Amino acid sequence: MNVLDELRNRFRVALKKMDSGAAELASMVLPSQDAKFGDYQANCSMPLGKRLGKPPREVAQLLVESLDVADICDPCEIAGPGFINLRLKKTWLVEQLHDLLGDTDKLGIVPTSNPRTFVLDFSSPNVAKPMHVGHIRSTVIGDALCRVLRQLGHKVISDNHIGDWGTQFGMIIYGSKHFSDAAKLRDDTVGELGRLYQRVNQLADYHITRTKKIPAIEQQLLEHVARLEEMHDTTVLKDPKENKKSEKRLRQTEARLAELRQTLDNLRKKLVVVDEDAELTAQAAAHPDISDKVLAETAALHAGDANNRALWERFLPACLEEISVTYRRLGVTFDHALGESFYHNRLMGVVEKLVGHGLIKESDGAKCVFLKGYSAPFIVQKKDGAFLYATTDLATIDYRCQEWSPDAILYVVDHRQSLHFEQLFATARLSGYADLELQHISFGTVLGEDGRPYKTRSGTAVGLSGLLDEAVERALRTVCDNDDARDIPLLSADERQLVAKRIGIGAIKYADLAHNRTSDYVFSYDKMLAMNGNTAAYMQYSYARVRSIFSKGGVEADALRESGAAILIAEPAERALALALLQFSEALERVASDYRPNHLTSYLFELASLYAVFFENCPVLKAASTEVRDSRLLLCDLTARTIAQGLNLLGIETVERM
RNA sequence: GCGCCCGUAGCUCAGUUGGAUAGAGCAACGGACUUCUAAUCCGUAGGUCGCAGGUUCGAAUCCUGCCGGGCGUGCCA
Repeated sequence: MNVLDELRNRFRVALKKMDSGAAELASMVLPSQDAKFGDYQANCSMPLGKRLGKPPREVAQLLVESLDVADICDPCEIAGPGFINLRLKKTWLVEQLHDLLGDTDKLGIVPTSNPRTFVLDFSSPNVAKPMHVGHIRSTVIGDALCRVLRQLGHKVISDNHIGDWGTQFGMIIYGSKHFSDAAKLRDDTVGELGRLYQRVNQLADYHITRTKKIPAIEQQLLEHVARLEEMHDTTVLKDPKENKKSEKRLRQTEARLAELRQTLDNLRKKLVVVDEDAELTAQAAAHPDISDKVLAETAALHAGDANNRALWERFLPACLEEISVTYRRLGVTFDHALGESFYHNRLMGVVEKLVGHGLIKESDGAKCVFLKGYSAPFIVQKKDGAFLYATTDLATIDYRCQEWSPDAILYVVDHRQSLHFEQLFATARLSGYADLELQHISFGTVLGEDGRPYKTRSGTAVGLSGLLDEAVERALRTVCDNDDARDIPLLSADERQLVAKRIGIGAIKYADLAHNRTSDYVFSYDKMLAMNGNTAAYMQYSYARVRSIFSKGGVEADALRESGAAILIAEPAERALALALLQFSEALERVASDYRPNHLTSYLFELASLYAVFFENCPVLKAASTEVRDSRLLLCDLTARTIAQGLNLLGIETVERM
């Protein structure tokens, strides 16, 4: 039962009676923000009053009179300018909870009346290149949305659009031809390919840093210094407004200058690493044009060179295996992983199709789609004939539509690519996909505690597996400390490992999901692993605490449910908990309606908080009577299952004891 | 220059799409373990929702203009 939907349905009927066009105002029935205003509130009297030209309180009165909710709610109250406050009847609340008890895995989640087919495009790592912190959000948010939409009854096809056809692959091909150890490549392909990528990348970066990056930065530095001097000379303007502006520019230039110096410093340090290593220095000297060669290898692969193609086929499985290790740790799966290479021979067709629609214009030798409202064109073929990711993305839409006929395709990709997606979607619509929902599920950057994008000290991206290691390691320390502090430790060594793993991985996922995806967020082990507040560890602890009541009391939850024991609600804490338990499906609806998993974490945190109040105020095993004890056990059981299922939908596992 | 996003407690963040007195967690202060996991809970204090206008019964939320920040911006992805 979705209470909110039910109430809205009742209001819709009443609203229609009052004004034929007013049915849509039913959406103004919402959960109350404050318990003193009841459980739900209807805010529609004010707009309706305006519509009918009557005072809102009078309209509210009429609405209440024609409203049929007597079976669900206590008599409605009208408050303030015309709010209608609704409080669920205790008997009805209890009835609904009993329905939940029988509904073991769904917990009151009603399948949507409008099932849709979604394609979810998320994670999208590059092969041959280790996954890093930047992949967390896409992977975790995408996976959570996938699970929630499925739970609500939608058909979801997850597709990992892997980068398996780009320059990184050219790097390992080049590496295998020049730096490879045949025995290692045979015995430990994954490890050796990782080493090759790293080496080639390092050498290429060395030359580029030396010949391009550093001179460019030095040039910029000079320009900024010159500009600063010029500014100092001209800041004595009379106009205060102009003065302010130039002061601002001065500050910005100074800040930029400091940043440039820092960058330059880091770049020089990178050079030193190579210069101080004899083997690296020799290799750098032996491969001065390594970047061009890598591009040539990539181009040869694309052109169908038999040798490179064979290497690609030989190496790809190992690369995919490497990636899947991370997915196994994260517990993330995909229905498909059709990478860029899959679309390789469909790209020409994309351009031809666009030409057929009359959308292509040539500009400076490149084939472009010029879109209304955008100054930059959407380029689908470069002047040298090569295709771009715009082309691949269009081919992917074609394929997905042919194969799966989705109602919607969601791309879980960071916000910096929003322009690309706007143009992609606009182009797709012009080329025949007017009814398809195309959504960029964008998200912000993961920042370090300094507020800058989260990087290692040397300025490279933080590796994902190391990140997971550290979270698990920290969790293990806490688990051990706490368990050792007990009179009798609760956990075996194996169990401690398992608990640490679930807490550590859960912490990273939860921290990510609990933030509104559109904003940047600060990555902090201490915060995400905290036992207080809206964290995975707190939720997992809440779950374990509930479960321990069952083990302590020797109660088997399934047997209790089947025993026909009744839920009785007397204490305010019991009522508040009961109401929250009934609202699980509303939380999931909120997640689905704008693709924001943080609505579910908020709900779970609130549920756990209400349970904590219940736990403090309502003894369970030591309740005054068996009836109350059984009733409270049933509430505990529902709480445990709701938390577990909620976390499960976020891709987070629970433990029975911790 | 143009485009998109952001600015909420000392810090990290929510805020159900325009609803009632703006909420959490951390940090600070004060309480609660012979009682189901104290890895916890309860209480106190903390706000010009960047600033100024506007829209209306009602604005953190919508519109305009400023201030401050991030990102993007024709042949990478």
